[in-house]
Amino acid sequence: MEKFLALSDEKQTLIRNAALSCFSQHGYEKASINDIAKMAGISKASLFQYFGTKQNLYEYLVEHSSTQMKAAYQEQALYANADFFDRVQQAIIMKIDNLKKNPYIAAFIISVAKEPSIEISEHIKDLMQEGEKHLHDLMLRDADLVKFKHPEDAPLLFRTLMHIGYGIVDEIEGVSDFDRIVCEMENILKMLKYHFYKEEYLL
Amino acid sequence: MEKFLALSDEKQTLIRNAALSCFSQHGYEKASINDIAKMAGISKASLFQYFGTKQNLYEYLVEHSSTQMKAAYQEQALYANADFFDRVQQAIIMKIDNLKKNPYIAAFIISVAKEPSIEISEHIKDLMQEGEKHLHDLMLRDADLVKFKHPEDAPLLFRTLMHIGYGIVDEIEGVSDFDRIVCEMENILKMLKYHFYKEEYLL
DNA sequence: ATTTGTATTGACCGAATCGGTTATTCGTGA
DNA sequence: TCACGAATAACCGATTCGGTCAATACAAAT
Repeated sequence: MEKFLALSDEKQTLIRNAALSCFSQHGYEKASINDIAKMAGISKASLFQYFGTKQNLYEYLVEHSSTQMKAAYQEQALYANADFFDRVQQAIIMKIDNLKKNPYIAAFIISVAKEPSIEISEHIKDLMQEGEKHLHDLMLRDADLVKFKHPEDAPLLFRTLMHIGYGIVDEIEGVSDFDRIVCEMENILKMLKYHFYKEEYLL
Repeated sequence: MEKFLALSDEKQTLIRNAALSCFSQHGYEKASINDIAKMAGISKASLFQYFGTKQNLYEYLVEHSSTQMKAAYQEQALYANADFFDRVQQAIIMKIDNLKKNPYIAAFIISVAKEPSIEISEHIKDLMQEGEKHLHDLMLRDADLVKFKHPEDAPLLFRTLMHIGYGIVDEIEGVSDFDRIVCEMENILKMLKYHFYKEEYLL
C-alpha cells in the first residue's frame, strides 16, 4: 500500500480508475487483475507490488470511494440556505459535476452494493441509505412549504425529482453531453416551479 | 436448436432466464456456460446439446428478446386513444407488468447494447431507438396540447416523464414491491395533470 | 563510467476454469 | 428385458486465474 501511495497523483488516479471501471463492470469475482493492469497500462506484477492481493486492492477502492462520496455530501451542505428548487438544482449540478470529475466512483459504489459477498456490501448499502436521508433532510424544509399552491404536494414532488435524478444519472453513462443535460434539468425545474409555486413566490 | 424447442415451455423458460440473467450480469465474454447450467439446474453438456455453441445460445437469446420486446410495443398501440396522462399511465403499467412477467429481458437487451462486439449491439441500439420514437409518437399527440395551460410545456413534460420512467425502472431491480411503485406513479401523474392541465380538462 | 538501490516487469507457477466432446448412465415405452 | 433417446459425469486441450520471483530498466550517487 505505501508503495502505491508514493506514486504521483496522476498515476494513482489512472490505476484507481482502471480498477474501479473493471470491478464495477464485472463484479469482484469476474474482474481480473490482468484486465485492470492492461487498462491501466502497467504490468500485473506492479499491481501486486502495490496492493499485495486482489482483495486488498478491492478493499482500498471501497474505502477510497466511500470517503470521496462522503466528502461530496459534505460539500452539498453549503447550499442549504437558498430556495427549495435552487437547492435541488445545485445538488444536481454538483452531482453531475462530481460524476464528470470522477466518473467511476458512483458506478463502483452501486456495484459494491450488488456484490453477493454480504460483508462489505451491507456496509455500503447503509452508507447509501444514509446519504439519501441526508439529501432528503437537506432539500425538503418546512420553510418552503408555504410557497406551494398545495403544500401537501411537496413530499411527492421531491420523490418525483429523485426519480428524475436517478433517470438522468442513468442516462448519462458514457462521455455524454453534460451541459445539455444540465440545461434540460434547469428547464424542467423552472417549469415545475412555475406550476407548483404560488405566483408571488416566482421571484 | 430443435432439441431445445422440443422441451416443455417451463423448462425452456427456466433455461432462458438463467442464460439471460448470466449474460446480462456479466456480459458475453465473462458469462460462462458453467454458471448458466448451474443456475438452470441442468448439466453443461445439455446446454451444448441444445445450442451447439455459446455464441449460438447468445444469438438465440438476442432474437427471442427482440421479438418479445417488439410484441410488447405492439400491445401498447391498443391504448392510443385515451387522454395523454392516461396513455402514459397505461404505458408505464404495461412496462412494469412486462417487467414483472419477464424480468430478465429488459436487462439483457440493455446489456447487449453495451457489448463491445459491435455487430449485434448496433442492431439492438437501433431497435431501442426505434422503440423510443414509437413510444414518443404514441404518447404525444397534438389533440392533447389544447388541454395544457401552456401547450409549449408538453414536450418537456414528456421528456420529464421519460426520465421518471427510467429512474423508476432502475429502482425496481430485485423483487421490489411493484404495486407500491405503480401506486406512487399514479399519484405523481395525477399531481402533474392537476397542475399542467386547464381546470376544464381535469374531468 | 561505474556502482548501487529501487521501481518495474517478463516469465513463470500450480490451480482453476474456459468452451466443447464423448462415453456412460438413466428413464421410459415396447 | 431390450432398445432407444435424453441427460450427464468425466474428460479434453487451451486459456486464464491470482500470485511469485528473478531479471531488467532506470535514476542517483560516487
